[in-house]
Amino acid sequence: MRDVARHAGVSPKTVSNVMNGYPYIREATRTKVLASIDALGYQMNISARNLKSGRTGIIGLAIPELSLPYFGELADAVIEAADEHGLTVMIEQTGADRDRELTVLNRPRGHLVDGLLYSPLGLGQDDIGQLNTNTPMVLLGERIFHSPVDHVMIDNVGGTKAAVEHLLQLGRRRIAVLGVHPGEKVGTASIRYGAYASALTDHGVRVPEELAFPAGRWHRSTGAEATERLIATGEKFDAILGLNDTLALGAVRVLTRHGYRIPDDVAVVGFDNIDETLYSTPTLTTVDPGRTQIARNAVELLVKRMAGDDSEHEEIVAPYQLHIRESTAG
Amino acid sequence: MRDVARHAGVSPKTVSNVMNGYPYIREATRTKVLASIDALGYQMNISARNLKSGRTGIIGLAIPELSLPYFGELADAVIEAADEHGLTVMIEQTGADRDRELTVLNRPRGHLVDGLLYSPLGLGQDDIGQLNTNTPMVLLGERIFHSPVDHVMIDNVGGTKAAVEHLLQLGRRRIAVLGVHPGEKVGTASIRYGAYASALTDHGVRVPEELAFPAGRWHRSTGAEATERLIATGEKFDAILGLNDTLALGAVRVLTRHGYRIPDDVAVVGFDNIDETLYSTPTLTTVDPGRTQIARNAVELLVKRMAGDDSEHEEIVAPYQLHIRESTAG
DNA sequence: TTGAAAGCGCTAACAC
DNA sequence: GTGTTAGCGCTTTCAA
Repeated sequence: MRDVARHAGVSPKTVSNVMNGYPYIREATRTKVLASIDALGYQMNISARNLKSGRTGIIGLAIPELSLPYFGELADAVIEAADEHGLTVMIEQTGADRDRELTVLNRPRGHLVDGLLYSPLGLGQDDIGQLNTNTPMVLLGERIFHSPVDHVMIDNVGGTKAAVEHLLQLGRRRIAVLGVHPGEKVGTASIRYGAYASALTDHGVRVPEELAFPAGRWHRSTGAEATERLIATGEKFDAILGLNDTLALGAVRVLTRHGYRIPDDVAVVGFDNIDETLYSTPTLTTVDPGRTQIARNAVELLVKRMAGDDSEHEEIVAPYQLHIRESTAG
Repeated sequence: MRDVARHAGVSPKTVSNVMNGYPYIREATRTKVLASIDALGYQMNISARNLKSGRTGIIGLAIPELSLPYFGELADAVIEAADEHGLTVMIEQTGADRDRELTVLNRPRGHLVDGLLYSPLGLGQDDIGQLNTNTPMVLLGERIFHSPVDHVMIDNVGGTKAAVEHLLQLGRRRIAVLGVHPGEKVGTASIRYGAYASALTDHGVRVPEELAFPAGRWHRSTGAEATERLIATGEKFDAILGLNDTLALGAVRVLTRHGYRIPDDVAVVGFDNIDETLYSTPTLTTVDPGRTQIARNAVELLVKRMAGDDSEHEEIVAPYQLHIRESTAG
């Protein structure tokens, strides 16, 4: 910067002003400085500015796995939203394991990020104490009650209930569930399972515990395995609720291979509305959690917090939408 | 850091030494300092270190779109590989548009990244001049000949030829191609299309130009549209080569809807071996470009360059593998 | 093995 | 409108 200043015959401060779009500069000066910047190929050193300002313009996004389509699509949406605020996104993968989630959460970031968007899968009420409140943070997706941080939530309960009620309306009563996490009291798995159970109960249908199949990670492969186990039990079932789309798609694959007709023999529903569900065979009925909306809201909320707003924390629930497709509608 | 030093009764330099694992420190001193760090909840300010050292420990990864499964999976692999070297990854989305790719390439990064992994889709020979050589850079995926930077390449030619030869061995002669970029001389689309054409020619089969269908972005949706156009022409065809998996999966969807049997009427092949191809109906025959390998090699190469190695630039071609699945094998 | 002093490149505060 | 001064938190000499 000194070099640029010398080259343009001005002071470093003037160069700084030009770089930062400070308005009160004579046009001639600005032009001269810009020319020098160009001539010398000067690039501002962001670290230096960060050091001075204490802010980096980077926000963190902690998600389980980028290779899961839902999170890939979410990350895409977050990056776009952040971009509109001039922020850069740094992605951290947590691997969907509670211990690793906590590690990531508490990892010293060395003031590298100004704020954190955090999408926990297995964290819950008991872990609230861990939520380090010295960096601004917004929680994505998960509902943890009474926590001291902002949330932008998927409507897990509403969405799951809508999906289950859709199956009930089709006359299905033996609805299997894939992806439960037995013993887990909080987190997406238990919330969606709880909503499933209460939807059944509300409609006077017994909750068939023999039809709940665990899957730690919500991949196609684990959905496929769970479905194999389901079939192996010999239990009757006329529908499958995958707690997310990839589980459901794994199920579709196994059902097809075993000769089940979808939806005639078995109706299948997922959750997330990933792009793939529009092109699978059959196309998959699923709940759209409002990804783009969530990303937008979350970034805006975080920006507000980073700007120093310390009003009461907010909880925003994005509206869900049930998309009925071939896997339930023939 | 001053506070920690005072608290521990040592100098800042000693604290710095402890933080950086400098070996010649008396055990007692180290313990004392660590205790103080803990007591004060001290976090090193990375910006300050960066300013001094001129390095940030961050590498950039520029890819078209995170929501495309291939790039999600690639990014995942790169993050893991970078992690092993203690590096953090910053993802930039280019949107698979040549102009935006150039913009991203030349965007001033303000010394924020120590190096860049760059996965261009539409860039080619003519753009080599643009390759800013002042940050270490490794190109991913694409082959640009005679460029002055390192490459870790997909074996586009070998992989595509293997796929086409597989179709020829099945007796297919009317092989449609989805995803070509007419007029583009370089980039993945033209390389794969070229390999397809030469595989046909090698086997004495005429290249059916009436069966090449463009698709700018390689999504399921564009693959589906291209297939609709293909069917609408009334041309006969007995196989489809999607220039990537998502295109092929879009095609599968449309073929199925139109009552074509796969592979009996039409065999389908993709490229990338994304997870989804193992679970689609039918499962998709595809070329595995060696994603993990590519990520590993690329990060290692970049680390070497960042360490100042300025030997002749390298070109590494990752070995491909053809996975034959239901979409061609019944 | 540890400490003191200087400076990385920038900006905030204030002077001109 | 523009220049001067000081200091952000760390590491790099060099000295003790």
